[in-house]
Amino acid sequence: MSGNCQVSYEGRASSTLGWGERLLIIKTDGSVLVHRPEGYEPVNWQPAGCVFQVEVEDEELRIRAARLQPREVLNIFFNRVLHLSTLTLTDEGDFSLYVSEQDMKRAILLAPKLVGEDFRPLTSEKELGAAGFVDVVGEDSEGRLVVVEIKRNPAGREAVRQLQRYIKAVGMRTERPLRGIIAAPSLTREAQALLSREGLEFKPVSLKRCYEVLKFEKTRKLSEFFPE
Amino acid sequence: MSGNCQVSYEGRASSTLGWGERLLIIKTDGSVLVHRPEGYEPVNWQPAGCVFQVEVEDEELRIRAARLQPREVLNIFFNRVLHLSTLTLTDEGDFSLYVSEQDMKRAILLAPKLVGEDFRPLTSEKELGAAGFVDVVGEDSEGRLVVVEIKRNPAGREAVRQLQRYIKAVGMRTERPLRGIIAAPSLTREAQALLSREGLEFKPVSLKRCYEVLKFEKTRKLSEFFPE
DNA sequence: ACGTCGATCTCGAAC
DNA sequence: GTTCGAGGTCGACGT
Repeated sequence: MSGNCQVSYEGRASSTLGWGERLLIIKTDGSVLVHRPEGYEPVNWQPAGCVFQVEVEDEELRIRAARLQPREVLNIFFNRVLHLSTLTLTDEGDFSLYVSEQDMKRAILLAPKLVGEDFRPLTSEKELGAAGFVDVVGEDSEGRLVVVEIKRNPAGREAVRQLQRYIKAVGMRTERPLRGIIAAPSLTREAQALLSREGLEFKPVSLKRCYEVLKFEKTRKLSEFFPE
Repeated sequence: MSGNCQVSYEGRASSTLGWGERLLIIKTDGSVLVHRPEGYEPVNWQPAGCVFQVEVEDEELRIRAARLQPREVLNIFFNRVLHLSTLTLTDEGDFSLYVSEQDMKRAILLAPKLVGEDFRPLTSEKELGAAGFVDVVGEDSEGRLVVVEIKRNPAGREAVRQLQRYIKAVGMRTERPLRGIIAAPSLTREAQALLSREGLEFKPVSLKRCYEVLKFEKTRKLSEFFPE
């Protein structure tokens, strides 16, 4: 539905939007999107689960979309409707995204040599309480603990700081010598500087490589289900 | 535009989406949204600035939206079109969001007593280089430096850790006694524990209060322009 | 329910 | 140009 409208929001914050022509989308799950003629993001919205109220008053169409938890209300007033259509869409298509950060971790656990020839993973995820969650902890051939921070995108300073914190937190709990490795497709210049200053390491891990490892694992799994 | 389609994306990641009925939105700035019948977020999209290519092949309509920097491509194949409409929307309406974190800072600078009766702001923003940016630094009636970390939402542990870092960084540069205050609508349980353990403080600052301060300031400003 | 973290995050500002 | 932090972030997962 599109037309000339005015929007106000009250909830986690408050906002107002003056008169103008926009596209309004209301989905069957009770989510709402108000799109201006430009930009990827909706100017106003409401997540799924809204309760609606529609009424006409003073030659204006008012649509109210309210949500509890958190309590927030979106009000849309139309004084002219350019276009209206309702569709019932049936969509059973599968969506799949390849090589997320999660996938990288799985790939590294499946093929630890992605991180280093002598790397042996010990635990993965949620090991530390206070400082956060380490992606992977392992050890090398010299018995040193290896803390691995995985990034899907070129790792920046923030990744190094994260690794620092993890190293520090792990250091509190062990006497073993420590190594910190960032596993990512690449490293930004600044992160490189920080990294070497801190005595940490970088191991380039390409998405393609991960994809191949996972694909291989998938076919292996399948072949277990359908043995020759 | 809506219809039965199939989508594939290749770029920062890769994804495929099987056949199904969706809503496709193409905006004048070259942004693309593919919406499934449910959910707030588009299942596939492309930010503004795409180059398009449309062609019909084997009874299918193919829309290609490509973007450089980063290099990524979205391909949409329609085998049935349910609905198509093009609109030229003119939208000059002003959008304003009240009480952002920025607004909270402005409100606190305008009404320092929001942080404490004896709080006097000295500087705001970008004071520290290494550890980041402190929201506000001030002093109290006893001459202690007060570092204020502002959060718009209930402050969690991360806010406390941030404040810790700032305190530490400020401590390196001065001999004056220090106080650290988190100014936010509320504080999570865990953050509370961390906070008291670290000897830091919490000052509840409601969005509504900030809103009122800013509104007051606005009317004051206006009255200066239009004096009696 | 709350807290934490990733995201094809997007977006804007600062450097 | 890149980097960095905020977002009514959203959504997922774990507690």
